[in-house]
Amino acid sequence: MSDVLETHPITLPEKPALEGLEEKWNARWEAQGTYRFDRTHTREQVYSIDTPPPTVSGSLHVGHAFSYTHTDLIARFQRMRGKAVFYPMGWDDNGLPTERRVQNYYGVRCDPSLPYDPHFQPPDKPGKQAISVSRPNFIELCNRLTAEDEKAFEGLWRHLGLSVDWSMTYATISKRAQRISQASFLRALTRGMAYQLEAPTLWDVDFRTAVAQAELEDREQPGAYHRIRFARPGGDAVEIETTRPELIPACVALVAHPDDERYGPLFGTDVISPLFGMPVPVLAHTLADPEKGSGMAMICTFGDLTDVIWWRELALPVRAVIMPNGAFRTVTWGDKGWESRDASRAQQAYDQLANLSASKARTRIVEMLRESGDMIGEPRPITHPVKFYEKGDRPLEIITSRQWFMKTMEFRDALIARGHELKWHPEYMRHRYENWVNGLVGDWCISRQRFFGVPFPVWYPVRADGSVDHDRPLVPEESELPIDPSIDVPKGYTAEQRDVPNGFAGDRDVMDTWATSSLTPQIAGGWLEDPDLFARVFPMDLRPQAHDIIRTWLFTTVLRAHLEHGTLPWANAALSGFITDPDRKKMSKSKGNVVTPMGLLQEHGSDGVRYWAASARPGADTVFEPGQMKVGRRLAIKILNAARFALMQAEPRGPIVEPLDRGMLTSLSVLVTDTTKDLEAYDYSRALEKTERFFWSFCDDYLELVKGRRYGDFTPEGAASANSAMLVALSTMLRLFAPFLPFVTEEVWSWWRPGSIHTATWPTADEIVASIGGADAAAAMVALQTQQALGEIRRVKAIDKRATKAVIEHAVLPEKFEGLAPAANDLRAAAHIRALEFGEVEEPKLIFAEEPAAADRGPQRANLRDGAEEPRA
RNA sequence: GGGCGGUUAGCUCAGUGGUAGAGCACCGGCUUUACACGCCGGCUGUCACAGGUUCGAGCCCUGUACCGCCCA
Repeated sequence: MSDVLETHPITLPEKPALEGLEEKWNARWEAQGTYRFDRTHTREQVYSIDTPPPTVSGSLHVGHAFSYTHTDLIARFQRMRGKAVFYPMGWDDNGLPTERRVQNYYGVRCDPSLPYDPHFQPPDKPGKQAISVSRPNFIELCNRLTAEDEKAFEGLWRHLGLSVDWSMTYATISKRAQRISQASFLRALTRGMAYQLEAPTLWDVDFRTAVAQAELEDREQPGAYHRIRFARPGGDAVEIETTRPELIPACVALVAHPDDERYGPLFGTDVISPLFGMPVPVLAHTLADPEKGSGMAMICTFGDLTDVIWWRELALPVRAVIMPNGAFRTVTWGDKGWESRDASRAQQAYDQLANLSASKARTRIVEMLRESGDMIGEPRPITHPVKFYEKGDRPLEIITSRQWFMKTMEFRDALIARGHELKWHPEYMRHRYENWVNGLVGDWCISRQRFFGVPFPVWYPVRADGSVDHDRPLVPEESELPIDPSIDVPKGYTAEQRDVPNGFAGDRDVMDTWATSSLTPQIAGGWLEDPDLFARVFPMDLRPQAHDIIRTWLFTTVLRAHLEHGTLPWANAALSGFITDPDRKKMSKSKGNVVTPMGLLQEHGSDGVRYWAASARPGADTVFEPGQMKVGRRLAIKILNAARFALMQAEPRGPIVEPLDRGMLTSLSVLVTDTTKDLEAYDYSRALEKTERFFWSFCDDYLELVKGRRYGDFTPEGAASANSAMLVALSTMLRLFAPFLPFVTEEVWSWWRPGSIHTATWPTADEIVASIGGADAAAAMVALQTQQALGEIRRVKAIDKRATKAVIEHAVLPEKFEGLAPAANDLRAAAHIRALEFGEVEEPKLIFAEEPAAADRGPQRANLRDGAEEPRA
């Protein structure tokens, strides 16, 4: 900064404009490596950011531009503060959204039983019938399409001005990511943190895959309570109420609260299920709600998550009727586990349900119950929350299957403690996290019966009888990773032994996408492959993300780092809000109210869009408002013009001696201190607001007051003071704006300063104060009073409907403004006042001259304005 | 049902115990030698409601209502 006042060549454009700045500067930043991470720095000198990679499953919307801008503001601030900023971008191309997009885009369907066809080409247009392709072919298509999508995404991010180091870009389906994901899994397996279990699991019958608690959502659905009679040998029937009568064949017990006096005598006795004649016990459990229905509930395997709890805690048998595709399986009544007082009647009834979906089976069984007289009254319609997979269309079922789990329950306390260790911005977001951790009901199911994902790096021995021995998994060495057990062969076996007795079988599942996405700090930081890099960036400084993915992304990432490294993955979490439409509804693809960002960037300029994003308080949901983008664009234009004014005649220069100049710079030094604190606390919107307010007042008041002196109306020393002060102020304000408006600030910086503003040093109060030889509080008072007096005079003029340039022959200002006397010449020049005095008046008393201001201009000024444009005719 | 956030000008929002603010919109004025994509000015309030603490509350406390998000 010390050289700001030295003579640099100044090159001003004819007519400054914002158009084209994005292309111009992106090209130079790329060519000059402006945002390249410098890995020679130590951990203390590094600021590392773990950006959640966006899903490349279609188009971005303006919410992405919003929250990624917030990250970039911090990145740019830290870079200017001298940190080596580690800011890579990734693509989360792994997983179901990509599968769905590929299916629709190419009109294909994955059939894992088919062999690989090396010559397969998808049709130009998807046909009516989906073409079945092998899993390797399907994955090739996934890779092909995501590669195209990623190009488009990168282009958009660059246009927005994200200061990402694009040389470090990663993808969650890449070999690197797979290697890290598999290695982390194997390490967890070795330490007993990962395990597999045949257990009831939440299941989507359309996608035919298990899903985790984090992927659930409740949806209000119409349903009905059916009051059903269970016969009791030698006694009155027992009535239960259920919303899922179709599960009566899967009933394993009835249950009531242990304190429910109505049922006390029944506990321990058997009742007989209607239609199927199956004896089931009546049991007691505190989770049964006496207020609900008759107080007696039916336990099925499995109707809902409470059934799972009852089944586990009451040690009940499994009697499953729903298959992975959602249809009722066939059952032979009378067989073991399917005992019936009347097996042929049970069979006759059940055969009418077999192969039906749950909803069709419900309709059918209600008819049968009506006929048999086991349903009391009519179904009572209700609306109730039903669990869905967040991407699914039909209610989840609970199906027993073999799945891999990651332990979470036993670490709940430790994870809460990690939540306290993490610094949240804003602080209250921690509650979301704690709420989630406290509400966990089971370990994390990480198996997915899907195709485009990271496979489990595991095989199993096949016994002599052809059955698979899941209890003795075969695992590869870490150095062999990544592997695909459907292609690769475990040590000690040959390819011919796949799926044959005494051979081996590969695990067919892939991992939950979060099992890989939760490792982005490790993937980006080069864990296991670049220990030197990893030590310089991990644990990272910042995880920026939106608050809706605290339960998924933030939580799982904290979990993995805790299990693998015994640390937090990052020191800070900065949460962005949502973008809502004008009706305050969350903007999302499924609601169809999304706005895509490219048009906005072109219309308002990237700086304009960034201004809108940066204006939003951290964490606050924000209305999509192009009006704010227009304001940002105007601010950028104002910066161009104000800079042009400051630089168009930047000679002579000299000591900053005028009180107005010294006062302005003293105030500016306070602004720098304040906004630096704000940014350190991740409060970018506050910093922007303060900088903007200062800048606008600088333009409208300070520049107007100083204009005459600067043009040489007084002394050369006065002009030199003004010029030098303007340069210091411009250099400072440009840098304060640089994180927010990277394009316009870089443009202006390039007119007269060397290098990129984005690698320039963040301004300090000290450097500004040094330019005036020490803070000057007295001058700050002079400047403030002068500014206020100018405002008063303007007000009186406006009310009096006088022209701005109307000359005031004689002005009397209230005595409270006497302090401005040292800057009286500046005020007189700006307000066109010939004689100025102070007196006992409430508001300025102005006597106007007859002649227009033009006549008041000295001829000498024109000589000092060489090179400036002629005034308009 | 639980958790969290919000409710301030027509709109979008700031306001961190001491005289209610900004931008936009609206109205009036200014063809000012950086910028008309500009400048100056004006209008605009039951700070959701009810209690309480305090010399003093938009701000702190209690409760209520409504909106939103997250979770059941």
